[in-house]
Amino acid sequence: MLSFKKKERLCSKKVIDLLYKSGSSFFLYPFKIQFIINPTITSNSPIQVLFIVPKKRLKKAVDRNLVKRRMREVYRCHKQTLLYAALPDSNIKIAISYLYVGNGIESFEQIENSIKKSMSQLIRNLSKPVQ
RNA sequence: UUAGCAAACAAUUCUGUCGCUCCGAAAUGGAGAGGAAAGUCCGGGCAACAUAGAGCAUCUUGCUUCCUAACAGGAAGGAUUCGUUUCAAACGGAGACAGCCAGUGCCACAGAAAAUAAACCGUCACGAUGUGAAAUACAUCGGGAUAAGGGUGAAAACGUGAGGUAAGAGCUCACGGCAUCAUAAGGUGACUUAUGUUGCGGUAAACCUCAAGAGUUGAAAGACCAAAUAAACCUCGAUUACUGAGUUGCUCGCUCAAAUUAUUCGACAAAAAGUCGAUUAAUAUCGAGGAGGGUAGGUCGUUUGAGCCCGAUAGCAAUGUCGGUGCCUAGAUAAAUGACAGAAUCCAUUCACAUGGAUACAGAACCCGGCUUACACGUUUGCUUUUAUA
RNA sequence: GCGUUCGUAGUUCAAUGGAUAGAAUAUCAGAUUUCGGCUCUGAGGGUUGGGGGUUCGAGUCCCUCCGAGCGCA
Repeated sequence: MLSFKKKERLCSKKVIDLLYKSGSSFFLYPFKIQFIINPTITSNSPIQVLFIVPKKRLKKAVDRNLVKRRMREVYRCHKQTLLYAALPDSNIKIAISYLYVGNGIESFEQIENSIKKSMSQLIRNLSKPVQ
């Protein structure tokens, strides 16, 4: 299951507003990760993800596209083993946003390491409030 | 041969694995960023609204002819101007290149004067007074004439010579410069040449005049479907007469009663708030507009088009016309092109093996035609330049 | 996607096409004070966002590029 279809991406404006209004977050360079557990999300996928690269950090559209594509590619390759297999409850619905806060273009390896770490930290944060 | 500048071309290719978006019933199927996709500086298509016609205002354009759907774009040409060679002319480049003989305004400082010319110095004769033997001499004063000369300035009343005059002056004449107008010849035309006439500061990227053009708003336009809210509020118009009960087979009509809101009056109360009673008015439906609230989904518009390729043909060219069993070549909607591996080609380092990299500028958002700006390596052309040789 | 406004000293703002771009405040130096503040005197600080054009002359007029803001769902 290495696919990454539309239903796994976060598109609804209402959910995005809710996420930034009442979601919890943590930093892990070069990302700020914001997430919320909300059972009202109507989607088949347990997790919906949003990738953001702000225009303030990277002025050129080409650079923003490159960073977004690297983030998507890393997420696609590692989500199955690190996220989906480690979920505490099968019926849980989670919305996540990855906000890029680095200056300049980070290498593929740097992004790969950071996203891997962030996934395991996310799972730890999820299991705490459930208990 | 070294380096730089400008212009043009070009903008790596192929295969596999795992993914993404679209097409497709599905497949081991097919398609998938640019020369500028950028800036949004112009022009058009398309859509909605407005619109009898004309004028004013505002904005834009401004040598000519042609091309084009259209343009502030392009092609060819004209005059002007700059550079080079050369002084006949040739080659290359540049520009918003209509009109200050319609009117108004402005021209700092300096300078006598910056625009109906003007009299500060100077020049000139005349008059008066004085000096003097006297004079056509000298000095002072007066009201005049004059535009030749005057360390200015970006710019000084067209330039040179002669005549003329008291001194002078385009005042007159000759030659020359520029411009308006008229006529003739050539050219589709801008314009050129010749003759005559009139005239001689600059500035329109100052207001303005003339000619030509422009309705406004932009795909967040607009059309449809679904969902949601309110059967509510305010204003206007039309139709009508209301909520409940009774009467009637039913409707209209008639009778009775209650509620809410507002107006006025009275009672209770120190006052206010409030309570009670009486009186008058309103309460509905449809349509239009306003303000506010709700929704935050989908389909179309939307990618077959002023389209691309090849050939013929008209034209100096921009470009047009005709033909083809020719081709279909991104279409997302918080937004798709990525990662890995291999090969060819190119670049950097190195004697080589080999290692590293494929990069510059930069990412479609309704679609086209231009313009402008950015751009690594490489190739070609032109100009400047370094070194070497002759 | 479309429209629109702006860019001047470190900061906030002026300047009709005309001499070396001005004011307040901030900075620095001096005076005053035992010291500091307040006050007084003086000084420095400008690619008028970049480039080109029109003009005798441009912060101002025109073109182009860069940057910033605002509005339209």
